[in-house]
Amino acid sequence: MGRRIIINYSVLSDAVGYRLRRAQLAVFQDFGESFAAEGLRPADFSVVLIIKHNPGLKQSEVAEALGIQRANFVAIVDGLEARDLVERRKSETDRRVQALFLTPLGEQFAENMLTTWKAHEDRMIEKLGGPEARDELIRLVNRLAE
Amino acid sequence: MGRRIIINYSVLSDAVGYRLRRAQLAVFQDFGESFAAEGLRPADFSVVLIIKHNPGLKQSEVAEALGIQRANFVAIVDGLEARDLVERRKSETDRRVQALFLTPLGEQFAENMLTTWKAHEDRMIEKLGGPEARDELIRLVNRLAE
DNA sequence: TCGCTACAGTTATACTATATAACTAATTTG
DNA sequence: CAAATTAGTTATATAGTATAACTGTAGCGA
Repeated sequence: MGRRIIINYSVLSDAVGYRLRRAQLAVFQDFGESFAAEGLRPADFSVVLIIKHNPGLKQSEVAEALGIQRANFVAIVDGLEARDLVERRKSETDRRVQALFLTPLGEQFAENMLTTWKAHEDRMIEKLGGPEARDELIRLVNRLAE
Repeated sequence: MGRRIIINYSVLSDAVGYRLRRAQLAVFQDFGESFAAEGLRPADFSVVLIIKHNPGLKQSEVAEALGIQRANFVAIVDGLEARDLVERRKSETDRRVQALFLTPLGEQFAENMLTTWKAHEDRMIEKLGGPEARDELIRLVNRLAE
């Protein structure tokens, strides 16, 4: 049997990076379980959301807004396009540019996606101790991310 | 030139997972820059720290304490052993077990490591707005990580 | 004691995320 | 117009993480 061990975590106990990382993994874990059926990853979620609220943006603009390298963004859009959620439309005025839009199916998908997400987010808020605690957390982590 | 674009981030603006992720990346970025010379990754840091404060733990115990799978932990210890920072000692009473210790060089390294880490952590605390803000953040993220 | 089971560490492997360089096609600029 | 720049793409490399299977060792019950 495993010994009953008490571990001294030293500065890890309240190291910002370490605790932030563990928390983020827990939140993404819950996110992943929430969207397991849809096979939707956090990046996919954010991309659909940005396109829904900013139709017609260029690929590179969406990528940059989310901090995703444009090279890595290609496969993400490929995946969403293959699922008929997102559409690339070549710009008339600049034929290098791919403007991004949700398809009708994508719009519908986004609605359900947001419902699922809301349930996930509500669990996180409950864990935190309510909306005020959530607001306080967001305020604090935003300072870290500049 | 890139158009001047205002992006609607919708619920991403205060989504716990998204903001937590961005903040964690920023913190790890600073950590990485702090330890670029030593080539020390966050995982290495935490392993050295745990061994320093809990000498003689089994590999699997250190791995579990840090949420690292034992299979992936092997390469981490290999690396630290190759740098003569950590020593595997076969247990006398159970020859399957590798007990972990810092070498004398490892002890010395840990001291310098903690000095570097402290500077990094102080930057994070300053960004947050002081030690109280840090404490509040730790309190909140700990709730998310259970 | 023998044989089964469990365990520690390891190896191999795969998948995801991320980063960089180089390429194509189109556009802009000197 | 030629050169430089830009958008998107492809190829590739690395890091992190996850699982299965293997080796050697220990413990346990018949």
